[in-house]
Amino acid sequence: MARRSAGTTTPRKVPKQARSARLVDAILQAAVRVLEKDGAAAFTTIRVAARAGVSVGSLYQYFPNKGSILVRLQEDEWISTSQLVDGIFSDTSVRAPERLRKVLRAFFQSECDEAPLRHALDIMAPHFEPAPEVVKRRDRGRPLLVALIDEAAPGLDRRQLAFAAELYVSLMKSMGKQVSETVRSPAVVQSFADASADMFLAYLRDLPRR
Amino acid sequence: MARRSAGTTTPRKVPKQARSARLVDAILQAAVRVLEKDGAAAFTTIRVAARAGVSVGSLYQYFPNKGSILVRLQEDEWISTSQLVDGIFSDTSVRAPERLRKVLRAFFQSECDEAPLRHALDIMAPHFEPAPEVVKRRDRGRPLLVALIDEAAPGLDRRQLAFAAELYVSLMKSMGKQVSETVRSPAVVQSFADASADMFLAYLRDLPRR
DNA sequence: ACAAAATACGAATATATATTCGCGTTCGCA
DNA sequence: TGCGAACGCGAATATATATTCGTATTTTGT
Repeated sequence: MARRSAGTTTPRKVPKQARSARLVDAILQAAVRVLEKDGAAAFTTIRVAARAGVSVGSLYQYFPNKGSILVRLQEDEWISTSQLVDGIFSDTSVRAPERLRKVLRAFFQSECDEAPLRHALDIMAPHFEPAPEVVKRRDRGRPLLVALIDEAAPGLDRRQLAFAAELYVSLMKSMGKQVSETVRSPAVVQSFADASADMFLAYLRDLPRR
Repeated sequence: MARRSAGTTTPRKVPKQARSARLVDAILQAAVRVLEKDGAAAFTTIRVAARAGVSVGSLYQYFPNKGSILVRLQEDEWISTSQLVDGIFSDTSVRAPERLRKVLRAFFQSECDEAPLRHALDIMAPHFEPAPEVVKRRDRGRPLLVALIDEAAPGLDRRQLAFAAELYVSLMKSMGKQVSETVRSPAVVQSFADASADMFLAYLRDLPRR
């Protein structure tokens, strides 16, 4: 398991020349390829270095340990995902219920598109901890989501809105993962996204108002 | 990773005397305790044997490899869970929609009650493969679920019923896991179970009939 | 009570893999 | 052109842990 020098995530050395910057890039790309094609079990520092065409020693010049590579990959995933979601949520030219639906569609689709990488990252999750900054980012969009739900289902009180937002996030994350695990055609993925949206919107509609 | 003698799940030797039967039992119980209290990373054969008060050698007398211990534990989990679910589904004294709701409540609750063990098993999942017999069992209850949905929401065609059943199972599994991962109070767990039931039932209600 | 079978033991073995370190090479710059 | 810093290398090291195997102990049937 090798938790010896774990904890640190910051590189022990920052690339200053062009070649080392390229090297870091090559390592990250190789790491993705290894996870996608060989799976989590084959994710060893030597293998990643070999795929990148560099030596292990060079890898350790810029990554303090194996986990820090995974942290970088997960950060990138989360950032691109939250940009995707925020982009749709912020598109005011679309009515609120449709935005909630579109996010589920896009999210499920993106989960499935990158299923091998994300699944491998999930398996490796116990071997590293996400950067605290990224965890914070996840809550950034919460007010926007609450406003969206309020617009889609007017008349709910604060408590109901908060719970509905939590429910939506849980539904998105959990069903997204579930769908991406069982390999499916894009059409089926869309069916599940639409069904999830239908369920959630119907739930909002039936919520009691006073 | 040590995949050498992997594959086999059946014990290399069957306990014939009382003491060895007790030993096997002690190992299984110790395995659960290790997973619950020390987590997946600490699940080593030596540690399990020590917790059971026996030696590694004895462990390997009845388990061909580490994974086979996990297989046994997961089998037990799945069996008890499917008994729980089938029990509620088969209770004809309760109306169909309520049965669908009760299963979600019971399932979420049981997921949370045994969260440490199940979570640890999930983490270890890449290190073993479930027994094929148990995988089959999971589809055993499907006709019952379809009949239940048909009763709860009359007038759906075969295609809609099949999809709704798949949706229900996905919702149960994925939301159950999601809820059990974020530690919560029993009250919040029930809220999510009820919300999930509300969503699903509202979805059934709004489904188009011809 | 005695032999054979079953069981228990745990130090030794085999292996995998994360990480280090000393040395040779290349780059940036005066 | 030359020098110091940055870079790159990969064999060697450290460690963890799954699994085996020869031996000691206990049980069972007679």
